[in-house]
Amino acid sequence: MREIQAPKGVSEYFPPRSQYFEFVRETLITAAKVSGYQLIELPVFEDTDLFKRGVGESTDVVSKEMYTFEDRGGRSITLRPEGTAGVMRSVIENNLDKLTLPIKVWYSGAFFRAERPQAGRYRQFYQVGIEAIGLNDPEIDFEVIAVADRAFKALGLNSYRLDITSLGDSASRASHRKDLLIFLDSLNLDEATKARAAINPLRLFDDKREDIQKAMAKAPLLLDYLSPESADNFARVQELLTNAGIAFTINPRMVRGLDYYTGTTFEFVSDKLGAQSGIGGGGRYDGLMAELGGNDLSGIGFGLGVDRILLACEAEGLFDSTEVKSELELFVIALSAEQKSYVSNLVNDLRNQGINCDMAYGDRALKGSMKSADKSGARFSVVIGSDEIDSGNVALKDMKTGSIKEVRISALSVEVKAN
RNA sequence: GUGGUCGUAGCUCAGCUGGUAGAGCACUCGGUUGUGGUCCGAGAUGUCGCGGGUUCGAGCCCCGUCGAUCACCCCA
Repeated sequence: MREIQAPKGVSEYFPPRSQYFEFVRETLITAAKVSGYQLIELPVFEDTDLFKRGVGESTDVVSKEMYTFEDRGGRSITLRPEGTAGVMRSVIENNLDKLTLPIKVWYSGAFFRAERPQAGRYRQFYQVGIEAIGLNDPEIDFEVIAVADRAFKALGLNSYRLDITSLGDSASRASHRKDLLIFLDSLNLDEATKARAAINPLRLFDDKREDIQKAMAKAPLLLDYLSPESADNFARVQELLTNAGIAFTINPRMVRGLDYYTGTTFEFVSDKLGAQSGIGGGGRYDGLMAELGGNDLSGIGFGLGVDRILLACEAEGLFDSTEVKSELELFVIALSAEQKSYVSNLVNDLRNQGINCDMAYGDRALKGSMKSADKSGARFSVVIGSDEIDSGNVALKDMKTGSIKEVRISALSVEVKAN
């Protein structure tokens, strides 16, 4: 019989590395919370049409990377490939846009794309994202970018950069597109490249081949076609970033893969990763809500890739410490089998009193039990034999210093909490 | 989806021109009666990713397959 293995391309986090995954995710979430974002928890599967209309049928994500299936009621269901569309759907459906604006929410969870796996590119991946909806104001563009940057700095990341650009409003994009298509027509492109250009001509800007790069050097840039308002907005965002000391690079050749982006658009890129180096990105989306049948509100948000950020942190050596991170405060050991049930009861009582504790299981010799105590990462340990039960006194051992303190068993919880 | 590389104990890997497997770390036990992290000793562990083929004989060769990885593509 064949051994069952995990589906292709999924990432799994288990001890001890899971603690770092958790730390990264919680740090990202904290950055959102402290800026006034509130949790929105959504289904991981949605009506397929939500993504077709929201993300855009011409995108690679929708056209060839979605996990789509028919449910038992004959509905077409898709595992969410990104977070923004679902948030919009929920905002519209639950009338959140009728309340005070802007709506500021954060989310965290798994997303799915059927791509060829690679380090940092998984078929089930994790994102933390925020959305600020209902306000088209450079201040909030700045805020969103600053939340991400603060999160990265809180993690201790150094080797990353922020690329920003503006995709302008629809008029800006239309006039640029016209000129760009004329320009591309003048190039001698192969069929595959032509096909890519037909779907989204901007794609050619980040083609990695040298000859294409060279040819595109003379291509008209969207930034030069911005309407006065778009240009003003973009200038203001830059000013705010500069004042806040957030370094950025204007990258007019940046391309985003989802159709809904407009205006301010940004990407965080780690230079410690390989080809999958984008650790987060986002931007403004003007027409998305209206497209999905809601009010015509603008919004801006980002998605941060937890898997990749974890890889980046590891690549920067932020988690090199061999120290065990543990929530445990106390580890209790029964000297012999006779004290097992006593210890079991004691640990249960201590847990009821809010002490994080664990005990030695099985019939190991004291030496083995002490090893377990050591590995558990608990701050204190206690050995209980018949003497301790008779006298009611135990030797509370500090596992770091090795020092021992005589304590009443009844005072264990107080003593542990005090230290 | 396209192309390249790789797949041996829990982990990192070694295995000479084909003769049915080893190291380090980790793990378990012990170093005389009740205290871990150092040191010393002993021990357990693998259908050599899976399936087929060539061969007297394959971890080493061939084909397929699954998976990982690198680049393209795409993006978090």
